Order: sequence, then structure tokens, then C-alpha cells
Amino acid sequence: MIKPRRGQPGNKADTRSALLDAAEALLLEEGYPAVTSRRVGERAGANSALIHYYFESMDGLFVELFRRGAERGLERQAAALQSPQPLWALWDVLHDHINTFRTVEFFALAHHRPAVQAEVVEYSARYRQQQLDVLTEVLAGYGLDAATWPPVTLILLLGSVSLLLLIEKGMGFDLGHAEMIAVVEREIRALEGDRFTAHPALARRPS
Amino acid sequence: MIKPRRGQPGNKADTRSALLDAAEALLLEEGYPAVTSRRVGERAGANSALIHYYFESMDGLFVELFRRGAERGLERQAAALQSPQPLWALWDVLHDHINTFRTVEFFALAHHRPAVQAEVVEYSARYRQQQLDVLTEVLAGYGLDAATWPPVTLILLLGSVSLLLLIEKGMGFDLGHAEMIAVVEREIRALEGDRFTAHPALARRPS
DNA sequence: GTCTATAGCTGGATAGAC
DNA sequence: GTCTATCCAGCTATAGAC
Repeated sequence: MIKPRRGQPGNKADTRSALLDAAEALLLEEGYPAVTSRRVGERAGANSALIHYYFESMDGLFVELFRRGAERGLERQAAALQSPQPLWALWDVLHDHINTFRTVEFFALAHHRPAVQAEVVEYSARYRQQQLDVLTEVLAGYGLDAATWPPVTLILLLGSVSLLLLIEKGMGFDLGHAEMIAVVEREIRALEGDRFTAHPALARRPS
Repeated sequence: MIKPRRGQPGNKADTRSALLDAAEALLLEEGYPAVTSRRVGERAGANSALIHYYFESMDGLFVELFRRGAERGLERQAAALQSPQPLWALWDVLHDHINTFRTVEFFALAHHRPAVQAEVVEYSARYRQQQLDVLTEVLAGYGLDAATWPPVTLILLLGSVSLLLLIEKGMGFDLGHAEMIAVVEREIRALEGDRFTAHPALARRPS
């Protein structure tokens, strides 16, 4: 449990990862303005000058950080979509607050760092396309009329509702949230039936 | 059309407003990180020290700026809700990209300025309550079953969809947006009938 | 690879003249 | 009220020793 410092034996070449990990922790705990070269270096137990050695610039660090998280998210979503109940699984993934917090911070960052924006747009398209590829067939299998409810609209509804709910909840405001969640889950149930297993987040929570 | 400088006759005591206007312009054009004391002062044709004279701190400026805009928005929303077609009118108001951009910037700001967060939460509640007060009756009048579709859920759906669409559009990403808008407007039409008048934004646009 | 040291800039805030 | 001048802090980035 000793926090290893860089440059010691046994910790060779993962300074790069340590910097990314430190940046991610700061991003989640305090938001992107807290992700400065000095603080990232300090938190990683390394020198801030190394950020420029590994990533060229703060822009490079942010882009790399976003990519790493987005790739993980895509894999996680792909796994969820392969569940026997892809709608429930997708709802659970979207409803994860850590993921959403990350997303919101990068949306905000994208406003002012063109390099980040390009990355966010590219991965947004990949996320949505992946959802579409799987759910188009699944929803047709549920007997949903694609002319009336194009799959992409259900995807957007799920995504937008969970985003807004999590943003608001993060600020300590939740007027109407319970009703909204009840309605969403009722509609999922109408298509996909009752959840087979418990909500992963609940299952993971110690009783 | 001459940009007046502070301190000249005929422009007496509105330096305060000029500072707020400058801050707002910067916020909308470049996002909140561009709203610095120096730049606000410069843009307002005034001295940056005056920000501390009028608002005590940058925090004070942001809070005041948010309040001013939020009050205007509330009035605008109240007017929309009194329309003969309140759902169409609300959809139009929510769909306004300037307003939404403002909102998103302040959501982001709220993450790191507790004073701003408190303000955002308070006004969020007032917005939603105002929507509820009017639409609860209206929707009942349309014959909508409140047990199945509580009014607050429709309000949240409209709000969340327009927020996500505008965020994405702002980044140059709009996969599925057309389908989503078509579905939303179809559902509004089912409740409230065809729009009586053209979309205000379209009506305002020069041919 | 990792460090120290530092240049160069921009920010918020305040003191005090007018 | 409005300005100038200034303090102090924090940031990114780079040069160069080890």
C-alpha cells in the first residue's frame, strides 16, 4: 500500500500510465480545471515536465485520456449489448454516474479544445453506431415498428434522459426523477420483460 | 453605432450593465473560461478593477450574470406556457440554442463554483415547477392519463432531448437528430394538434 | 527517463490617486 | 466611479544537468 515514486526499481516504464491515472482521478474528483500539469505530476508522484515528454502538451494528455476511457466504454457497451436483455443492460450502462461525469467533463472541455472536440465527436458516432447496429435487429425482434419508432430515437431517448438525470442529480436536484425512471423502466419492461438479474450497481453494493 | 466608452457623459451609471453584457457575450462566444476579469473589462470598455467594485469578485459577477439571464428565461417560459398551444411553445423555447448554450456553460461552471451551483439548482427548480403548474392542467385537459404519464415525465423528456440534441449539434454531430425531432413533434401533434403558427425562429428568419 | 530551474504569460485582487 | 500600478499566485512549456 506504499505509494511508489517514479524512478525506483520495479516501476520502470509505467510513468506514462501513472500520469494518465492521476489525470483521470483529478478529472473525476474536481473536474477538468483541476487537471493541470503541476497537479497531475504531483499526484502521479512524478515530475510535471514528464507530461511534455510523454504527451507533448496538455492537449495531448487530454486527448489520450479521453481515448483510453472511451475505448474502455465502448468495450463495456459492446458487452452490455450482447446481454440477453440489451435494453436493460444499455440502460444500466448509461445510468452509470462515473461514466456520465466523465462524459460531461469532456463535453465541456471539447468546447475549448478543438483537439478534444474532434475526438469526442468521433467516439460519439462510434457509440451510437454500435448501439444502432445491435438494437436495430433486437427491436425488430420485439415487434417494434421501425417506421413509428426508429431505433435511433429510442437510443437517443435513453441517452438524453440518463444524461440529464445524472447532471441534475450531481447538483443535488432531482425533481421528477423518480417518476421519470419509473416510466422508462416500465417501457423497457413492456418490450423486454422483467429484468432477469438485479441491477449490477445494486448487486455490487454491500448490503 | 459608435461604441461608447465609460466615463463619458450620457453613459452614466450603466457600467455595471456593460460589464454584465460583456461577460455574457464572452460566455456565449467562447465559453466561460474566456470570462476573465481583464477580458470583460476590456470588452466593456471599462477597467477590470471595476468588476470588483460592482461584484466583489468573479464569483459575484457569474452569479449576477446567471440570475439576470435566468429571470429573463423564466419570463419567456411563462409567456410561452400561456400560449394556446403550450406544448409547442415550450418545445420551441427549449429548442432555442442560445438559451441552451448558456445553460450548458453554467452547468459546467456550477461544477466548480459552489455559489453558482446553488443558483443553478434554485432556478432549475423554479423552471420545472413553473412548467408543472401549467402543464398539469393542460395535459389533463388533453385527456392524458397522469398515472401512466405523469406530467413531469413529459417535461423531463422534452427537456432532456432538446438538451442533448443541442449539445451534440454544437459539436457538429447529429446522427439520428432528424428522426428524433420528427418523433417528438409527432407526439406533440397527437396531443395538441397541428401548430397554429410557424416556428418563431423560422418566422423571424429573413427569407 | 527523470529531474531542477526558470522563462513568459495570464489570472484575481487590492491600494491609492484622481 | 474610474483609473493606474502592482502584488502574488498559478499555469504551460522548455533548456539543460544528471
